[in-house]
Amino acid sequence: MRASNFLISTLKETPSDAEVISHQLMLRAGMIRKSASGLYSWLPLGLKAVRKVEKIVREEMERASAQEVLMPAVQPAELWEESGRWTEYGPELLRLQDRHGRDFCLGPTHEEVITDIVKKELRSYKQLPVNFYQIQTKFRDEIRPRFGVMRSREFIMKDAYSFHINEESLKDTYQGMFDAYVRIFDRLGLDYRPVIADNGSIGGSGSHEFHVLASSGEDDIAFSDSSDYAANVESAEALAPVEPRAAATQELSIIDTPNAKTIAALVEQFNLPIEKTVKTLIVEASEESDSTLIALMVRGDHDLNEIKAENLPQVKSPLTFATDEQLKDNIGASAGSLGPINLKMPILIDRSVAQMSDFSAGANIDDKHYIGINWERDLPLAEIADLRNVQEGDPSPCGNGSLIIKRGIEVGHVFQLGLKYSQAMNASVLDENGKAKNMHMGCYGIGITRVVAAAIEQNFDDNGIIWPSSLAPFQVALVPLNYDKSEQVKETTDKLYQELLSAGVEVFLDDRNERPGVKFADMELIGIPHRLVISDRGIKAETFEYKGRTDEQKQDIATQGASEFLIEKIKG
RNA sequence: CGGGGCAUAGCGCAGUUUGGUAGCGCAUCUGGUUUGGGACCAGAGGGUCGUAGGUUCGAAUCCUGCUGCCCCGACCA
Repeated sequence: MRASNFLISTLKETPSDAEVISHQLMLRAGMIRKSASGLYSWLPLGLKAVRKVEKIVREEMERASAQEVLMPAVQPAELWEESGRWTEYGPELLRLQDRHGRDFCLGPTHEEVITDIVKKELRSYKQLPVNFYQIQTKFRDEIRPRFGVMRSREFIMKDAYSFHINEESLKDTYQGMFDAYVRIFDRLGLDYRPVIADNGSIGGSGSHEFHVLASSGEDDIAFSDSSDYAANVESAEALAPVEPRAAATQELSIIDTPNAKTIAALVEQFNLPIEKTVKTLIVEASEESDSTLIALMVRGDHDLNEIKAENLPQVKSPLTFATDEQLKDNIGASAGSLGPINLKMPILIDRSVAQMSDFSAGANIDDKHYIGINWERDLPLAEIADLRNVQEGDPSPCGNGSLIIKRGIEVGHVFQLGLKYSQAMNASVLDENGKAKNMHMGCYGIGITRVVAAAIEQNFDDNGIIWPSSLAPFQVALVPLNYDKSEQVKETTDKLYQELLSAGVEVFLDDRNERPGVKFADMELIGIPHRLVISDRGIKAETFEYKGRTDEQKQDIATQGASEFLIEKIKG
């Protein structure tokens, strides 16, 4: 490709609304342009990177025996009503009507459509297992799009759905897809980790996320410092402290705490160790509970894990905190003075709370707290559950070492869905006994456009993007100096360009009539891995100047055999 | 959804406090000089100052409504 036929639309200055480095560089390099909040156009350069990701993903999907399909982006409401998600999904689902007033949505995901197809097309267990994938535009009306294409509303995703006669077959394909994902992210050259993820209300053991490690990531990942255990903090188990509960040493007493509405204030004003305080959070109970509200208690220095909480059968999902009116009506005290003593509702306590002694908590009377509370002496021990987020330094749930927390960008997710959709939509095949059986399902996603951003987030320097070879829009930049004045530079460059093209090298010829500095800066910003400078001076000495994008030093190479040299470099 | 901020040329910004008819840098176009790290000189084009209304002799500037964008929060007991 010649620069004269290709849109190079680089910016010297960083647009002020771009916050993370990948967004800034994608704008500056002319990869993307914004149309509206969370909606981006991909310019030629950016699209090339997208296509690179897609190609690798396609190859590995085919290798894993998945078949490519293409489903509509606009989906009928009936399918979503059938699965129950028309009402469940919430405002992220962009709904629209056609001219007849019929309801549709822009697909945020395609379980409904694929399940509908499969239930209509497949009859027999002999046709299973099957695995279909597509690479397609999704739309999610995100509450807050940000970070450019990292969290946009419209994005390109590879999604795959597998169907099975039993759980064993599902697990088999799940492992196959897991392995395919490992291959994909290896080939993309990213620093990533598969991590154990929340499987929501579906249960089972089957869900992993693939995270690219980057400080700008929106997820916290917990790693063991001495094994390969890694889990999303949302789903990392918080173990009970090893030390048994200490014996009570203090009397239970009630104190006035008029200005202590928060744990921090309580700790500060009364000089209490924060590990001796508990937070009491009142949430709505599930329908199977006798009570309308339920109390959740975690240690003062711990954070409630909402996912763990709402996965508990006693707790309403989605997690809904009690309003101030509900607190007043049911307890008679407001948030800031709540605690377990004399609380007329079910209580769930975190494992670490169960181990506490001589602790303090609100008295359920405004502006009063109890101190010196002890389980079994002052009140019966409440029901124990894992309710909190793990913290750095906690023992690893795998039993080896302690946890380190790092940030990650979720670029892939593999998930054993089980029977959720096949039951709701009655997708079945006949088994070997001629009986209808709902199919087990798995789903597997990769955020294609997010991968592009994540790759940049992990590979850049002061001069711009440093593409991993697998994603680079071009492998080689030819930078001739004085291309339109010097006949010998032009001839030499054109000849080399043709040679590389015939060898199948993705080569970019910067034939613009720009000064050298401009070309160098642009090629570096765009992140082309290999650069060759062709100049009169070099030709006279029978050399070209080569520099790899991350090389410290330039080097002169012989004009003879320059293409071979470059091809070797590209191979790495 | 709650809180905060912003909206002036393609991009980055000044001008708004104190009302007087719009400016700077980059980019673009023309001519010339330059050509190994984001050149220089001369000239040119480009703005209903987000939008609708109000106040005023006069509004980018003051007031009101609306829209868009950005940030923070949505963990509070």
